[in-house]
Amino acid sequence: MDTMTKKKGADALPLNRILAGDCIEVMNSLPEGSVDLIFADPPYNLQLKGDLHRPDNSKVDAVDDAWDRFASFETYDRFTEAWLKAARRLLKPNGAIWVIGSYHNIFRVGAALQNEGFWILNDVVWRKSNPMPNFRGKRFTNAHETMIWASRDEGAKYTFNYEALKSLNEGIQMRSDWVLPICTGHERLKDDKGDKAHPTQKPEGLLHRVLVGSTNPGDVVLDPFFGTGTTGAVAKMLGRDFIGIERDAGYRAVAEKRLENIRKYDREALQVSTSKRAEPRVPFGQLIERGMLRPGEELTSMNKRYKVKIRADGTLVGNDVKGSIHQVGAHLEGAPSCNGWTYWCFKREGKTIPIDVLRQQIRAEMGDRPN
Amino acid sequence: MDTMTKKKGADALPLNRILAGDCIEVMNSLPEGSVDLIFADPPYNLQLKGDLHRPDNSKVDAVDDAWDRFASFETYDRFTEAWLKAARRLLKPNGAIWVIGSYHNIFRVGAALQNEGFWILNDVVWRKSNPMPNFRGKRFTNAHETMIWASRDEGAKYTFNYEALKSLNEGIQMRSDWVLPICTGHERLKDDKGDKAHPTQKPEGLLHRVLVGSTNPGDVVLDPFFGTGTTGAVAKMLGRDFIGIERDAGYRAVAEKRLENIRKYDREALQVSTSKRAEPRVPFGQLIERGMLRPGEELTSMNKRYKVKIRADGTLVGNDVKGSIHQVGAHLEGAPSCNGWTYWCFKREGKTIPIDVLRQQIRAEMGDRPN
DNA sequence: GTCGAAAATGAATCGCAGC
DNA sequence: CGCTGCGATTCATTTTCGA
Repeated sequence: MDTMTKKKGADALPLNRILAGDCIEVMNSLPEGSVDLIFADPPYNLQLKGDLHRPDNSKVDAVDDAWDRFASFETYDRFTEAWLKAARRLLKPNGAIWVIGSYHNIFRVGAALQNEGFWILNDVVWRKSNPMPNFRGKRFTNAHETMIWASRDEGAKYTFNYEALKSLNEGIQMRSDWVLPICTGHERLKDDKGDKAHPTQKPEGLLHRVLVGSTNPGDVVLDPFFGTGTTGAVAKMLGRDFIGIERDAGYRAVAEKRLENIRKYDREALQVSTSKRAEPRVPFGQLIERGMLRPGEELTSMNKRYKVKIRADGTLVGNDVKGSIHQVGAHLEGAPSCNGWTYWCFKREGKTIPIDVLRQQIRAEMGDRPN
Repeated sequence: MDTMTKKKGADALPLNRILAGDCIEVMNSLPEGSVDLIFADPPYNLQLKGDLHRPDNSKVDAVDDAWDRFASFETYDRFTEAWLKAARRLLKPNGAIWVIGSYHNIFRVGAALQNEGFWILNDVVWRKSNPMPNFRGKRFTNAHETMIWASRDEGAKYTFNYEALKSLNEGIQMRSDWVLPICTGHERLKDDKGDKAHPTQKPEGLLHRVLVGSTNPGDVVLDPFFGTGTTGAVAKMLGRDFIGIERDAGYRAVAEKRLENIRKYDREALQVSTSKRAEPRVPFGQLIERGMLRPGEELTSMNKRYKVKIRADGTLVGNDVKGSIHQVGAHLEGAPSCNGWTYWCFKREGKTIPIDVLRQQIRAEMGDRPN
């Protein structure tokens, strides 16, 4: 994966590079609808009264506290709206975004996401296994951060690698609370003086789960607050293209150096478990055409309550019903729907076997078993 | 603790009673600055569309009550602002509030809290030990809800019983993520027909921790969305006074009956909440996310007969098999099952080490167990 | 009555290709 | 765009049912 662009000329998309500058300006200079996923770790410098520009030069006193508070939130909300608008413009129609934050800013970010038209899919809690304790004993140990996962629009066909995430979790579907350690040890980048290079460097494990779960190899991942480049590093390892935006030259330098040393995992390692949905559709009629089942042969329901006969056109008949394997199953069970493949069984040498076994045989013969 | 009032005459504060009516109107009729703590479980504005069926075709009993439906985000925001204003007026200067919600509403509620002048102290995550799964495999299991804890003002001397919470947590500082089961079994209130009396009854364990941590005996606790009265029940057990507001006569009736049977400080009932702790499950995928093992790296079987490769989703591949560490081990050995943790080894500096060593490292780091 | 199997259930924004 | 119909999808617990 080298530095490159997708498309040439004015609409060129700079890939696997760190772009310098203010993220809103840079995002607005990139072609719209070109990014699959955005991961954003925005700053949350709320309540920094010195940063605020008051419209008049009025004196700050106790009476103005409410105004200051309001002005501070107001400023932050305008900033949030601006970068979210720019981010949304860059997303493909089926693109999605992740934003991470703490209670200082995440509620404002979440509300802004909804106001801008994003559709929240989950909020995910990063539960830190080794958080900093609360030394003063005046509050709960701040042991988590919150991430919001949202699609560009309601109804978008967002990417969700359900089976891969289930595999990562040893066969149980992934929950909205993730237990992962904070970034320490050799993973934590240091500057020349041996101090941490960035105050809020995110662990690669967090990005690994985000990118395995919500992107595919070859996707374009944008991080508008790139920092020291965790998003880029994990994207590179996983064979995704990245675009980083960072205005601080010091962070950019650290990130550049970091990315040089990252190697992509080999092709086989990047293969992940896929869902049945991705496998080719096999019409039931093919089992008859191929002679695996014969017209006139009997099928039995999984619960052994019903028997039906196969007709030459691949429909079933019996119990005063006719129709597809799914329609007849649903009707007999009084259910709104039914997966006929797992509902109906045939007999061979005294054994009762689900017809789905035959479908799997055909798919195996087709060769492109994705799993 | 009997039904009574604090102060006499016009400013009387009705204690340990359920007040009927709209919570905003009722709150505005009560004397200002008279309440120590507010616990609020407002409507979530779930915005559900069609029906949802489980894989076994049974229908999920969704929250489709009229009280949870709002015309728009704007309508919901106006409602939130109004009840928060009324709530804040009732609080004593050093009072505090808890609000619980999900991603549908919590970001709007959190932003509104900040806008109204509340000062957020923590967001606390209720991690459900037995949440409803995601039936369609399209998102993460919605396994948590979020609570926001805020003082009336910045700088308020709010109540926080640090040591009591530490004791509740077996001597370890209480974190911002709480693992508790959802409300089921005997605790779940039923109506005459045996159906759940309220669709969103909260577990007493949750309120127990909230009230032990942020109130003292004799404090006045207000719940403006009283429902079937979990807040009142736990307040009564713990020797706090409560004020409930509920507009639905059916819920009020259930709550009245429930509260009659509650006795203050039932030692036995409190001990039920201390549950046994199992060793936390560590999915194999975490070793990859944490960088302890790399996708593409080779594992060798304990008997050195087989070698396999690790994939990015934590599955193994090799010898024409794919699957979890347990599945692949069992298949290669022709055994019905296999403990992959002790079967597979990795190499470091020439040494062959069982992967279980890495799992033990993670468990040691977790220290404060997640369950 | 007892034990094991089967059913029930919980704050849920829960398809999608092909015509 | 909307409609039709295939067919993919669940975890922890409690409660009920049946032998």
